Amino acid sequence: MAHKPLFALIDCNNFFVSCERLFRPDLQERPVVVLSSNDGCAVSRSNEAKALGIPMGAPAFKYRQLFAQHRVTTFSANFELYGDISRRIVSLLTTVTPRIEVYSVDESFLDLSELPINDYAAWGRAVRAIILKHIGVPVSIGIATSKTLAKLASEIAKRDENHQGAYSFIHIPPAERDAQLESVPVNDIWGVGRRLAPKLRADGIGSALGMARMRPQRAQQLIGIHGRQMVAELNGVCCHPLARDHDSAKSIMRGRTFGEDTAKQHVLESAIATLGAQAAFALRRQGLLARRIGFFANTNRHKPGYRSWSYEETLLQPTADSGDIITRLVKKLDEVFIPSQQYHRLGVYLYDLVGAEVLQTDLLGYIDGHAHDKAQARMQALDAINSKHGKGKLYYAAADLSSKWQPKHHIRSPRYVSNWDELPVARIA
DNA sequence: TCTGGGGTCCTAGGACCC
DNA sequence: TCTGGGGTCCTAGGACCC
Repeated sequence: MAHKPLFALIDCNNFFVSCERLFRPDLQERPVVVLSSNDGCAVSRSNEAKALGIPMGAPAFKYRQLFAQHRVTTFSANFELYGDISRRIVSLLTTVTPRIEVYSVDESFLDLSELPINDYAAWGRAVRAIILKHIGVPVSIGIATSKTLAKLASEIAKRDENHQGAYSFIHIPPAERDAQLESVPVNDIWGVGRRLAPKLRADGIGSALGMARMRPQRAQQLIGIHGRQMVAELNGVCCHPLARDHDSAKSIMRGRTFGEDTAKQHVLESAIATLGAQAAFALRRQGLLARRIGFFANTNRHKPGYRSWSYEETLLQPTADSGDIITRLVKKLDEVFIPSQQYHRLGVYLYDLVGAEVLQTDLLGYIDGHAHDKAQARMQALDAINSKHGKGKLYYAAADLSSKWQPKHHIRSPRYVSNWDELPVARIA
């Protein structure tokens, strides 16, 4: 018999900051901010930093004075560390139930429909305590019959300390449920962003309750099919089942904002070579080939005269060969490069990914099997050397590593758990 | 001076084919 | 000279997510 859908969302609080605090217990209850690459803007803030009025995405240069004034500790993002902590949490959750969807680095959905639980909020608090004890990261847990409501429940759990980190919409009196939904602004609903929120408000919809009571036809008119689904989900009707067995990636992108803007073609070439090699490596690691490749470049979007360009091409023969990808994109850059622009950011895209094992010799003979085998052997050798001697030891000559386009990380914390040279050291006196 | 990076999905127009 | 519709692919861009 099929069980009625039931989800728990496990959402890590201020995840990057919480990871940094694991190794810096002195920073508990202190304002802490993690900055994006180039130390550009705030991507994670402790509650104390939020209380100082530092918004998500706050540009660091505008807040330097505030940081100094309130002795805010800042870190450059350390994604290797966060990825490692994330995997540990997932591994712990898997012992709770194998029916888990890893939604992002700091969020997972669990399918509770087949677990024998009576008091869901109490169950949530218990799971929260286990994660806190074994990993040390505080989480918020929301439980409901749809993912959208589970997300809202976790927000409610986070917002109101009385819930002790877990809130459930199951067996809740309608009046309480409505009051909770009424308290959530429409822009905090999963799927409502900066464009849809004003549209909904103009239609008189200001809260999650307003949206839950919307006519589905009207929601569809305003937002499309997603609108209709959002209304259903807010009423507890599941439209998005647990996604298990993660589908393989549909696209891979590697992009970088330059350390400083540039008008030089060779700098863009070098960025394409480095990012192309990184993207192709990720492709091979996942056992995939790309049928379309491309790149984009843009000027600084915060400066007047902002422009962006993107180019892509479809290949006759799917590839995972770094050299092949880099050569094609650098050639394309040569055709389309516009001098006298101040380039700020560039990225390499790989799309239309197919499993490497499905590559078959094309009937028309486009695919040269021998050449493919040779390219594959070359890439295996490249990856083997880089995995043995360290990332980026062997690279394409076009990737000029000395150049100043490399991003800056002034204040990254040590890679405590992902680099032998940066392990934490305990001294016994 | 200094404002992130990595994804997914959808739309829409034009080319091209039948 | 005037006249079509449906389907798919390609390309570009937008909206949203964390």
